[in-house]
Amino acid sequence: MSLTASLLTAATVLVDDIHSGVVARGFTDLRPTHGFVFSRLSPTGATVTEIAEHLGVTRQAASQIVDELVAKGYVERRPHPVDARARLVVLTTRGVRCTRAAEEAAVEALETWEDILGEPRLLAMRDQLVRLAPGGPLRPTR
Amino acid sequence: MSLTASLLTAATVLVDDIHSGVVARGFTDLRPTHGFVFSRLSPTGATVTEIAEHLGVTRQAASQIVDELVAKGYVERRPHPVDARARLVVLTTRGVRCTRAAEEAAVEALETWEDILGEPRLLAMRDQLVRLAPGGPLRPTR
DNA sequence: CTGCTTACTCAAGCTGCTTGCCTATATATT
DNA sequence: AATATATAGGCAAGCAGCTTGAGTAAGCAG
Repeated sequence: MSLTASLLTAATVLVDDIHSGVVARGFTDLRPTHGFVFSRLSPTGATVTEIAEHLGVTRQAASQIVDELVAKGYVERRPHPVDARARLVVLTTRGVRCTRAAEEAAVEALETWEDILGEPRLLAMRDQLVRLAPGGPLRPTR
Repeated sequence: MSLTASLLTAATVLVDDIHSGVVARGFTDLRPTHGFVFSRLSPTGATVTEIAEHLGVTRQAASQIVDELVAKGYVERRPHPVDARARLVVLTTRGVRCTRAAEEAAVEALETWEDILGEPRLLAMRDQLVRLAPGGPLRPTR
């Protein structure tokens, strides 16, 4: 069993588990991608360009995703305080609630792993992964 | 920096690096997905249904991917030796060569990580990931 | 040999992204 | 100040890679 396969599978399982937890908490109209948007938005908001870079997609795609989240009531667009070209995307109350639910779901998902490995090894693994892959999802700046 | 983000980023980086290595070795008409097909095909071949399960997609999608690989000369369909309904997908010479290139690329990609973590820690991490995520890519059977 | 299941494929449709183009604002150059 | 260039964003069209739906051929259980 190769490292590559395990790594990819582990990442997929974790993302899916967290997503399931979010859905189970009542946010059924979201995809995992939306969670990565939320994490970039907390706590001060971000521009569409920043979201695009964070996700590793074009600005147009990020704009579409934001459209979708606006329509569903999770975020809203505000004029940017210092740059009139840009618009600041911020979480609504609903968006904040969903973010909290996602954090709970993440803790819950990781409990399973902690049971298997034990906390020290899990933390060590996290530290090693951080060293290997600095920068957040999805596309590292290289 | 969260475990989830690092894990996903690390997996993405590794897959991308291996893919780049494969492309650099002259196989420019392939996507990462094709690599996962090859790994399932080695060494004895597999049916479309088995490939579909391995990739976590429908049989129709797997069939399309196989079509593509046949057109590009990496695999071929043979009658299944024991089940006349099924067809065995096997690597061509070109497919075998590409698989070797992918293995080289994987080793090369992991060397970077070994330089960062050291071999013992990298091996330990692999073992822990295997414990967390048994079963190959992409969709674990749950 | 009848009924059900499994392996596979063809066709159509959809989702989430891309590329191409455009406007508005900011920033650098002269 | 005037002009040129770069940046933030959005509209529209296109497309890749998947899905669902429907159908054929072969195995299998009674």
